[in-house]
Amino acid sequence: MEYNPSKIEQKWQEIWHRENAFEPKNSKDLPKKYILSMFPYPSGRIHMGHVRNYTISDAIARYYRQEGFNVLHPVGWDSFGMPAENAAIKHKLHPKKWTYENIDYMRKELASLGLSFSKEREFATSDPLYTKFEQEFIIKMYENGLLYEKKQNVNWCETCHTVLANEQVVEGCCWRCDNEVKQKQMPGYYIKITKYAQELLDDLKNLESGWPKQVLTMQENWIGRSEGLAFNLKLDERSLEKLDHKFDSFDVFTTRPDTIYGVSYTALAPEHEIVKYIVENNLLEQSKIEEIKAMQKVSEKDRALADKEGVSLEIEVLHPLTNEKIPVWVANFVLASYGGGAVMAVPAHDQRDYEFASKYNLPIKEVISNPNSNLQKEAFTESGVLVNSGEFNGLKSQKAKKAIIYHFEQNSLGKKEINYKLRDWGISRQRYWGAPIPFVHCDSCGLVPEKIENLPITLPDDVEITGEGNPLDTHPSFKVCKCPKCGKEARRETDTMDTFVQSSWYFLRYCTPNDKNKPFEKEDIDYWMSVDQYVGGIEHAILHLLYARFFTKALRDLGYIDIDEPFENLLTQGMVLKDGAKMSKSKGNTVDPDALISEYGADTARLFTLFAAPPVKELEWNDSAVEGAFKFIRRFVDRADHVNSKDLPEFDHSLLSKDEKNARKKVYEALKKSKDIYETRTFTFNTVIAACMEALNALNAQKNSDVWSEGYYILLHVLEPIIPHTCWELSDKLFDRKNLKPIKILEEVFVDDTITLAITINGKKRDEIEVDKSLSKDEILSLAKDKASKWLEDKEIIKEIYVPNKLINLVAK
RNA sequence: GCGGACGUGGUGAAAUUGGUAGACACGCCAGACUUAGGAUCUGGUGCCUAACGGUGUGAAGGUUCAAGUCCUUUCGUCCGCACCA
Repeated sequence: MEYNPSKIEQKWQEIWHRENAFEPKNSKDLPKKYILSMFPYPSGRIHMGHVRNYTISDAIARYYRQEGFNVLHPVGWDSFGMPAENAAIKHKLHPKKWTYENIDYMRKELASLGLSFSKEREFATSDPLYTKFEQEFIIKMYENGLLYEKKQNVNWCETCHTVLANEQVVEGCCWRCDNEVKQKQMPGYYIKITKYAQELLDDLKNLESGWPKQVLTMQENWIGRSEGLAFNLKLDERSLEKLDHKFDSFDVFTTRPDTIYGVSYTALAPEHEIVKYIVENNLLEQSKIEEIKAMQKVSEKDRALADKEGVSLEIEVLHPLTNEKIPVWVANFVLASYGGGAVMAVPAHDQRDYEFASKYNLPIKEVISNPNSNLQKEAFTESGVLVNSGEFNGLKSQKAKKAIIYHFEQNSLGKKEINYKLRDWGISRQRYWGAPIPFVHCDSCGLVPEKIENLPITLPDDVEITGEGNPLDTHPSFKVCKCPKCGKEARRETDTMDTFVQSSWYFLRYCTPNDKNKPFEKEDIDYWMSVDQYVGGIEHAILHLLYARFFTKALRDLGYIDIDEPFENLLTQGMVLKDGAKMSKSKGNTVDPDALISEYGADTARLFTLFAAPPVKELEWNDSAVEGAFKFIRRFVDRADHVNSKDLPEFDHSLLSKDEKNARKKVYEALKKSKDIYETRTFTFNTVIAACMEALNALNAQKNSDVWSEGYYILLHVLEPIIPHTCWELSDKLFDRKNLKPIKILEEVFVDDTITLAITINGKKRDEIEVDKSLSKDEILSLAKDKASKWLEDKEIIKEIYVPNKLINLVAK
């Protein structure tokens, strides 16, 4: 039979579309699988990363459909976001037009890959209906104390003209354009993700069996829980006066209360209120004031790279246990955003404090004793036995921590505290192409949420995108509105939401995609959620995957749904590389999926992507291997002529020749392997494809047409998730599609009359022996010794090991 | 610095509980068919050696009848976080 990919692919894509072949059934009694790939941003064209992503999830979805599950495998569009505005500026196109045209084009591209998506559940997050429910969530969050507005320092990207969340700042630069991020005081809306810090951390344990360890660790680090002692340092008399009694103390946090007797100075962040007061009121000599001002101007990123430096503030605090006077400094390494912006410094037992103390000749006082400690050279930061620590001397670090915290709590000097690195999620963006934040500013009522019945607040179409400022802010009428509370003239909020808000709940909406009155039906969520298999790139390990986990928990607490975690199993696929580098336009090493499909067909693209590497690993592009994938399909199709039966033939296995038996064995091995990779969720399609190739090679080595028919029946079944067009075409022609349903593994084909054993001497393989399976262990050993006699001359056998079906090991001296 | 993942041929990669290392491909070599072939088919292909044989999973030890797999040490690569008190 001849292989004509473009003809059969077009044919089946049309049939699938016409028959709406992949819509899940309405019945909620069937066992279900929810298979999801991270939805695409409609950038204009799909790339090889998409091909890989969707091919993997499509194969999984198709497998479970064969196995009789009700499968939800939806796709949609993450369609708000900046590229639409950039394109608008560049091509003078409205972002909406650009976005929806891209969606139409990319939908066709995805269809050309033969992806088995649900047709009726597709939506774009920029659809007004989606915005409506999202705005409703935001208002509910506000009403339940999960969202607040606040003016504070934000990450500002000048190139993108917008605020960024902490998660979107990569090494001090914008995650999108790589421009340096500046700090700027601005009002903004924040979602209280920190309220869920502990739950987000604790529930990682429930994901251990289904998520890659790497992702769990990254989330754990990002949440960054640490436990310690928070206490107050009081200023001494002289310092109180110096600061005009405006301050009397400040708070610090430490994870090492056992080192508290080693405090020899304390340090404040340059942004600390006390530092600001000193600078504003010129309470130090001019040169020092200038130095502090210079420090304040340095960005967080540059500070991280700079040497440690500081200025003595010429004030002192009292040590809470010894009452000794301790100098207060301002230091560039103290972060304003963590632990109150102030630290107690223990140079002997903290490397950072040590460097600072060495530079400014501050005392280094040992309070943890350990033979490995060498304070002449560096700080000793591990645990040990307390010395120079008053009543706590002699205690080991672990016990001392508890005892000192207890002492502080008993004497009301401080308390045990848990700190997180996780910050609240700033969702304000000063951009046009996003979901408007549904709030109104009223001079009488302050910040007022829009009424639910007025939602959605939609974007005006008549805007000019210039890249300068927010078009909503300068729009003639968008801002003008009435206060939902008192009815007076008011101003509508012009900030739009971070696009990560949309991707935080889209997987829930697929469960009830078309309801105009509510975001989702509880019954639908109960049935379909959680996602059984989520597939996407590792780059979302923190951003999207953390936000989506949070949103699920928040919507649960708002009464919408009843689940704790959205994604039961997660597969993070590797990148697609060419010439050792990630494919990118700027490097010019991209492969165009459309061109690939028109040259070889979608099935070849799919086969190559799944065969060249296991999904979690990087995939190195290789043109001749693509050619190889194509040739395999062609060879496979060519052999269809050997099939002579419309059904699965029956056999008396014992009457077959050796080659025929071997062919059947290889075929069933492929079937077994296939079940195995889905059930263990390794999804190593490469091994299944290899097993199919072996099976085809083995079929080729014999001529029995019944064996061919059976082999073909099964191989089409195994390969259908991988190369669906080819398999539907042949299955339809040869077997009336009867083989696209579960097939029983016949164990009889794995049993041979004879077994081949390796003969190893002292663990080294020397020979092989084929024996009748009915022979006893002693008979086999004796045959093996004869066969390997050459290796046993002048030697004494001191031990004989027989591993059934595997090998014989003779230990000889 | 902290945390995680991983080191197997020329290349991509296989290898249940420890049990014949390199399956399956790509590439390469040889042959057949052919006007031709970048088509197809057949055979070969870890390294060293003419061969017998030796050797081989980053390195060094260890456990074991037997180690890619388990343990210890070490080197290297990649990724994430990073002055988090």
